[in-house]
Amino acid sequence: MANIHQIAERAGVSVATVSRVLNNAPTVSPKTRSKVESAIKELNYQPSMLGRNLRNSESRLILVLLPTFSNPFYSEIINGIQDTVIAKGYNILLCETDSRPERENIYFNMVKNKLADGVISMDPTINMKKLKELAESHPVILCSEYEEGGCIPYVTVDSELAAYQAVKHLIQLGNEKIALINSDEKFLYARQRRAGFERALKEFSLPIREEWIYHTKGLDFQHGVHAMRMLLQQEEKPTAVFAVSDTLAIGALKAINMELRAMEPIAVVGFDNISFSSMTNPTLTTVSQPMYNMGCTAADMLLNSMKGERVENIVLDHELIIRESTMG
Amino acid sequence: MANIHQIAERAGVSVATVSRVLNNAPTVSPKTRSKVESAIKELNYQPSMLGRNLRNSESRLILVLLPTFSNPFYSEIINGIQDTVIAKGYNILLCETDSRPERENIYFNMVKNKLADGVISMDPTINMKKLKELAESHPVILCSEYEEGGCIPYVTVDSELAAYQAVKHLIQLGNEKIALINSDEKFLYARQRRAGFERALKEFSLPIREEWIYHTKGLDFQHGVHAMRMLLQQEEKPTAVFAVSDTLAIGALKAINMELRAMEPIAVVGFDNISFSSMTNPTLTTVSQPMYNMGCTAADMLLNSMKGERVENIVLDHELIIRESTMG
DNA sequence: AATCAAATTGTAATCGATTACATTTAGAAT
DNA sequence: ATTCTAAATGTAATCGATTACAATTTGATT
Repeated sequence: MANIHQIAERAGVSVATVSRVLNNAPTVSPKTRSKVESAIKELNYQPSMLGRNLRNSESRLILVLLPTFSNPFYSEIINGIQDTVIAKGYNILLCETDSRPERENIYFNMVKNKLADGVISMDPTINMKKLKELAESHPVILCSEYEEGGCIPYVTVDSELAAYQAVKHLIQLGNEKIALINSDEKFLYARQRRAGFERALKEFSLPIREEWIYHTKGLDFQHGVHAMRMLLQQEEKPTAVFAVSDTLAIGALKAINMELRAMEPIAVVGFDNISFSSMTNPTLTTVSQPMYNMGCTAADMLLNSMKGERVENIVLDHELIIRESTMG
Repeated sequence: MANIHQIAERAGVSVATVSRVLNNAPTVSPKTRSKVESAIKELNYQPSMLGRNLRNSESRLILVLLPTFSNPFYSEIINGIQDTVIAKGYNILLCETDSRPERENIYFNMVKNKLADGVISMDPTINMKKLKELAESHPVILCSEYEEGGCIPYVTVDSELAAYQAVKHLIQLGNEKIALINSDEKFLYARQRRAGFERALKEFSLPIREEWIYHTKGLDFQHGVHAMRMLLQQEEKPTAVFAVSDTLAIGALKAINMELRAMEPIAVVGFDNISFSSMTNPTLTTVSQPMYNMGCTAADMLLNSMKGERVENIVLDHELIIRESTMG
C-alpha cells in the first residue's frame, strides 16, 4: 500500500500538499489538486489511520461498555449509538464486560492508551470508583445506569416513576397481592424500581410483604423462571407480578404457564419493551424505554463532551405499554 | 500523560531500554528493569497504542461485520469471537451493516486504512465481489454464511442436512402437509435449507407445493407472523411448518396462537436455538447451531490467517432440539 | 519594469513507540 | 594486567501522517 510520500512523488508535489488535498484545505490550486487526486487514484492510495491517529493524538473510536450481549435491551441502544457516531466519522469498540473486573481493566487501559477517545458505559456492575477516576481526564457518559449525585453526566429514564406507574396499573386492575421480581439492589435502577413499587403500594395502603419480593442473581430468562417458581411456592400466592426487566418477566410468564395451567391467571408487567415482549403468550405489558433514542442521546453527549462542552444530565420519557399479560 | 522519553529520562536510561522493559525483552539487567519500572509507576505511565500501532503497522483490532444486532443468533457468536481474540490481545470492532452498502464501504476502508487487521463477516447481504477483492490483500473469514467454491475460508454448519433432518422429524410425526417459511433465496443458507426441505419431502414421496412455501423480506418476528398468516389463509392449510430462523418460527407460533385458539395445533420447527426459543409457549423445536463455538472457531481461523498460516474450511455439528412445538 | 500582497507550495519538526546496529560494560580466562 | 566474549545499553532511523513556518509564485498596481 502506497504512502503519502509516494503520492507526493508521483504527483510532483510535496507531502504537505498531498495532506492538504486529503484534508480539503482551501489553499490548494485546482491544477495541483487534480494532479494529486489522479496520483491517489493511480496508486489506489488510502491514507493510513495509524499515522493520522498518532499525529492527531486521537483514535476516533468510542468505547461502549455493556454487561452482556444477550439482553436485547442493549442491542437497541447500541443501534442508536452507532448511527450517531458513524455520522461524525467515529466508530464504536463494543466491550462486553461480563461483569468481570479484569475485563474492566483491559478496557480502562484502552482509553488511557489512547485506543479510544471516550467511553459510554451501560454496565451497572462497573467499578464506579475507577470510572470516576478515568472521567477526570477522559470523556465518559453513563447510559441507563448512573450514579446519583455523581460527577459523570448521564442519560436515563425515571425508573422510580415508571415502576410506580406500572404497579399502580396493577393495583387499579384490582390486584392487591403484588410481587416484585427485582435484581440485585446494589444496582441503582433496582433500588429505584423497588422504591416506585413501594410508593404505589403505600399510596393504596397495601402492605409490603417481604416474602413477595424476590431478588434474582441475573437478568436471564432462567432467573425469571426460577424467581416465579419461588413466588408460586408461597402459601399465599400473589395475583400479580412486577419484574424489573422484560427478560425476567418473560421467564416469569413461562413459569406461570408451566405451573398453573388451570388456575386463574397472574398479571405480569415487565420493563424495557424488548422486541420479544410482543411475541410472548400472553403478550407482555411493559414499560417502554426509548432505547434507540437513549443511545443517540448518549452518543451526542459524549461527542459534545469530547469537544470540551459541558453536558447536562438528561432524563428521557418512558411509556407504559399495556398488553395481554395484564388484561385477564 | 507521560511518554516514553520522560520515563527514560526519569529512570536515567535510553528510550530503547524503556521499550525493552515494556516488551519484556530478556536482555535488561534486573537493576535497570526495576529503575524503569519504578519510573513507570511514579509517572503513572501507559504506553500509547497510537505510537506502537504505527510503528508495528497493526491495530490489533478485528472487524466483525453483522447485518443486525437485533437477532440474538449473532450475540452468541460475538461472545465466542470476543473471548477468543481478547485472550490474544486483540479487540473487536463491531459493525452493523444494516444491509446498507454505503456502510460496507466505510468498513472496507477501515481495513485498507489499517484501522483493523482482519475481518470476520457474518453478513449474508455483503457485497461478495468487494469482499473477495479485500481478501486478496487482507485476512478475511466468513462465519455462518459463506460462498460455495469461493476462496475465502469459512466456518459454518451443514444447513442442508440440518433442514433435511428437521423436516424428516416433522414427517415422522405424521405430518404430510408441511410448509416452509424461508427468507430470500439470494442467500446461500436459504437455498440450502430449502434443498434439505425438499430432499426430505421427496424421500417420503410428498409433493412440493409452492403455495406452502413463503419467502419473507427479513428475519424479524413480525415477518414470521405475517408469513404464517399468509399460510393460514390457504384453503388447504399445512399441519406443520419449518422456518429457517427461530425469529421467524417464533413469529409463526404467535400467529398460530392468535388465529387458531380452538383448532388442532400446527407443529413448528425453527433454526438457531436462540435463548428465547425455550421461553415461548409452546417451547420451540429447533436446530441448535453451536454459536459460541462458531465464534471461537472463526476467531481462531482469522488469527491463524493473520499469522500467515493457511486455514481450512470448517463445518461444525448441529443438533435437533425437540421441544413442545412438535409434540402435539 | 519594479514593487508588493496574496495565494500557493515546500521544508522539516512532530506525534510515541520499536529495533537494527553500534557502543559500552562486566566478568571470565589467561 | 591484558584480552576477549557476552551481556547490557544507547543512538538514531523508522512507521505515515499533520502543520508551523519559510519560501516561492502569481498577478495586480504603479
